[in-house]
Amino acid sequence: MKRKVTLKQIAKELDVSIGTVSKALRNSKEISEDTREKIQAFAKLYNYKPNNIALSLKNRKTKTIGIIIPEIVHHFFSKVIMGIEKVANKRGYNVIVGLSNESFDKEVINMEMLANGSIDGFILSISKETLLQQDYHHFKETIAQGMPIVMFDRVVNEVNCDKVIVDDFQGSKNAVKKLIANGCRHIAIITTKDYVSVGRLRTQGYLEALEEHKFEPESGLILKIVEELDAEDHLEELEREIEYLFKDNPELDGIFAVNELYALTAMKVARRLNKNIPEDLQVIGFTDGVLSKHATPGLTTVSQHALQIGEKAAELLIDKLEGETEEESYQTVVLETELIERESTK
Amino acid sequence: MKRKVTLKQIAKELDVSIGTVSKALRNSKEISEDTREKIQAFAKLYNYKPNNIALSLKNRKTKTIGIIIPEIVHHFFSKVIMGIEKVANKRGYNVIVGLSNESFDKEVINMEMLANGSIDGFILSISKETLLQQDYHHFKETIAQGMPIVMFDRVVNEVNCDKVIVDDFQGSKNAVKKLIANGCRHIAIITTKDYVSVGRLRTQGYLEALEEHKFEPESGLILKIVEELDAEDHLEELEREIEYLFKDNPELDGIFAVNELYALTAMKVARRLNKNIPEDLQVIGFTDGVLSKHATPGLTTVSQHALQIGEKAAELLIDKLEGETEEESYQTVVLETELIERESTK
DNA sequence: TTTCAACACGAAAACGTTTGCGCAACCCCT
DNA sequence: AGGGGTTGCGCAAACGTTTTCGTGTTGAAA
Repeated sequence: MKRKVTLKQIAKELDVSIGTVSKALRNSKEISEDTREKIQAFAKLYNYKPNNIALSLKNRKTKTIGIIIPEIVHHFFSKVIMGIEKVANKRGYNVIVGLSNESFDKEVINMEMLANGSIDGFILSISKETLLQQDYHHFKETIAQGMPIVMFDRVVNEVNCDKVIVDDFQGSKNAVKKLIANGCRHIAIITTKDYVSVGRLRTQGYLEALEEHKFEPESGLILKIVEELDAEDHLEELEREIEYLFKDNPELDGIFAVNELYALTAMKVARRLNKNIPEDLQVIGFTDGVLSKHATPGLTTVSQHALQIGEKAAELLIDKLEGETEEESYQTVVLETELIERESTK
Repeated sequence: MKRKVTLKQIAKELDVSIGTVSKALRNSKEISEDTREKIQAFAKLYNYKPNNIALSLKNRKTKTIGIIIPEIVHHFFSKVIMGIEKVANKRGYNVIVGLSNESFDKEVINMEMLANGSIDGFILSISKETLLQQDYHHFKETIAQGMPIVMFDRVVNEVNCDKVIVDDFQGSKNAVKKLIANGCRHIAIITTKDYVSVGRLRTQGYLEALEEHKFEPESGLILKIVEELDAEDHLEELEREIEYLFKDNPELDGIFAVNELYALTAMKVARRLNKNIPEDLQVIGFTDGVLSKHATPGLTTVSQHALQIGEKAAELLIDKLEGETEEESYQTVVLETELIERESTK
């Protein structure tokens, strides 16, 4: 087992100094062509590659981006990672991933673990627990120590940093307007509790669309799901709540759900209640994942362009990392959503 | 903006040597209680945390695991990552992710980038292109340099290392036997080309099950999909091929598909052809992802326990990293699959 | 008063790089 | 032959740690 070769070993073998080897390999013209070629040949033979850790220590930068997300088994988040990885790779960066599992403590611990030299900057989406507790000191301290952060999707006004979001409000509004244009008169929304910023914004979009068309918002048509735990584990409960929604509102003919799962579950319950989609009931979801695409009927949905979110976030971060200027100016990039029409609407 | 504080700064501030500070913080009894307390108080005040990079350089280990996978927007792979991250975190390791995008070159580049000191070991699943070219030199060289590798799911005999796989053969066999037990007499398989090891094994399981029941395998019932590109982008082509399968085999009453997408598409085509599931046609897929769970009808599927795969792989790797013994003994852990029955079978 | 252990701390090496600077050796010109 | 400019290379510092070893001071025992 031949361990990785270092400058020192090459130097000893060729009877020159370490510095000479380094310069020769970096094609410094301080070194004669003779020795340069000799050293380069030797290095190639032994497949020399500089040690990243040593370089990181010397340069005080790791060329690595830290990503902290609430969960990874999730189409949206994994697609964002894919976008980040894509531009990070292109620009010579690696990507290190930490999962918060929607927990405040894990978010803090993960960030502390990475903030001590392992990475140059963060790209993250805030955990639900953090949003609920509204404790953002770990973000602020990280930024204060000179480590840039780019937030995406679940962002928060209290923290001053670059952000990449989609226009949740407008996207939702457009979706609901689409339902209205398609003839729906009794439209419900299935959303989350308000502390999740995106849930709140989407609910506002829904209300605004109704208002614009002089529809009276009814509290009975607004279903806010508590998400104490992973929704996947509480499907029956979700189904029951949606069933009540249908039973309480027999005239219901349109549903806007703030995520795929809610939308799919709504369709499932509707089918059980012998409602035809899209004839009796039209459904629109949010987030264009695999579920929407392969559901039957295909789910009309508001696409968030997760890939672009990741790409943009990575670009913002790397630009900041490599920019000379120390100026503190932060931008919030808002990406437009897109309504992808499938069979769940007319 | 107060940058991170170092030992040197503390030392200067308190007018002691760097070594003293280090020892005091590590509670060495070489240092008097007085100075120890003084230094610890000061360190706490300035929130001193040792620099990971410097530690990595000194200790020659990074406490970081490199993961290379073909894609991340994929229920199976992201769930494996989740499993890896879980035990990695518990044991004090971080996780750095590289994507090969099923490309040989990207796989090589990613590995080279990480192998130069950034990580202590790899957990990976081989890209399709690599499997096709059967060029495994990058794995072998990495191992030869003393960096351990654990492979999962897509593994290969030619490389000597720890492996974690599911019993694809047995899982498939059981699935097909289930179809037979349920009364199917004309069972097709939708699989990949043979160079994908898991595809080949699953096909073998299918054949074995038929043979055990004295069914004559028919080549017309074996549909091998070419996967030059991402299947998601070639859905229509996939649908067409499956449609031919149905048309050519009117008596078809059972389908075993080696992944979720093939199974779902088969169901979709069947529905279009007015076949009822599970009355006229029973379908079983492989990989228990979100699609199977939320499809209509729910897809009976062979679960791979992705989470456990990740956990086991991480345990194997970290055990090897922290084991004193230099012994070269590799194990292949085979996890059992599980048939999850839903509505697509009787 | 001398001797010696215990104590408390500093110096320095090491991990693997890069790079500014110093310094010989050589050549050329006067 | 002496001065000045090039050429080619080595030295050493620096990044932030940890740890071994050395050393000066103290106090007590002889």
